Amino acid sequence: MIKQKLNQAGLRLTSQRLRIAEILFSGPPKHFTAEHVYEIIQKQNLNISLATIYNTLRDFSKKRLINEIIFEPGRNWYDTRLDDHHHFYNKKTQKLIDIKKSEISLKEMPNPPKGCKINKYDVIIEIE
Amino acid sequence: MIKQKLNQAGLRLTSQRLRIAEILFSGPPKHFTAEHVYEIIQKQNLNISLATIYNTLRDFSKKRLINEIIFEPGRNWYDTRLDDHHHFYNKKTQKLIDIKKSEISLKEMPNPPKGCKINKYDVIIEIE
DNA sequence: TTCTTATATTAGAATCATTCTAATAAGAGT
DNA sequence: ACTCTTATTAGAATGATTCTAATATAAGAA
Repeated sequence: MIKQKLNQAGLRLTSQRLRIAEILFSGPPKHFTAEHVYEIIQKQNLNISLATIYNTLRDFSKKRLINEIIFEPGRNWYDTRLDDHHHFYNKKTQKLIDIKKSEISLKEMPNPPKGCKINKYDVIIEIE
Repeated sequence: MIKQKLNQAGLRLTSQRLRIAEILFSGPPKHFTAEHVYEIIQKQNLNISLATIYNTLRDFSKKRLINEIIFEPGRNWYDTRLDDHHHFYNKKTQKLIDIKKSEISLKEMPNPPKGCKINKYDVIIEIE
């Protein structure tokens, strides 16, 4: 349940966050930017400022409710899928396509440099 | 030889490009942004405009003399290493560390979607 | 060499996604 | 309800990059 999700993450239940979470977490996994969410909000005749969308996505990402993916310069993408998987990136259409973890045999993680721990990893395969 | 490299890529031999190529291709492999190159140019009391640095790096990248790496939102990084390898990315220090291809067992490439071909792929492991 | 033409360089303006500011509003525990 | 902390907001600021359009230069042809 969405309210629980936000509570567990230590995020206050505001109407804006609930509406945004509703959009993100209902339906299938999604790849999106702040602008995408903003457009959906607009079409629904809801009034949430762009700044709040940016803040909310950043907060959700920090709290690991969504995952940040960087594959395009100058634009922040997010993914509602949190499990281990990878992406094809079509530069022309600017679309991402999920790749199941099982389709890439990345068996071992190399040892990180001393004193460092691994946060996450991304495999981006650029196609055209 | 640098002049040959540019010629083969179909790039005119201008003094700016030669100076930039000199900086990039002399010495060990490097990770850098346009601003980094600009600073080096400044310290050498050379006068090359920032726009030209940006243009040149873009051109070099298109012609595959250097490789574009995207791992940080809002900033374009390049790599003089062209061979197959991967990167640790330390978000705090903003430094990249090379990972030899042999250290990651990414044996098989998944099949790209119909009608698409694989351009390149990047494995970025975020550490802290 | 000199001419010609396509391509490169440049300063400064423009762009665009994102973050910041600081004023107002609202959540949630008391 | 009261209080305190946190969230929202409009609009300005930021910062990397690209664009503009004027000037300069490379390199092949004559």
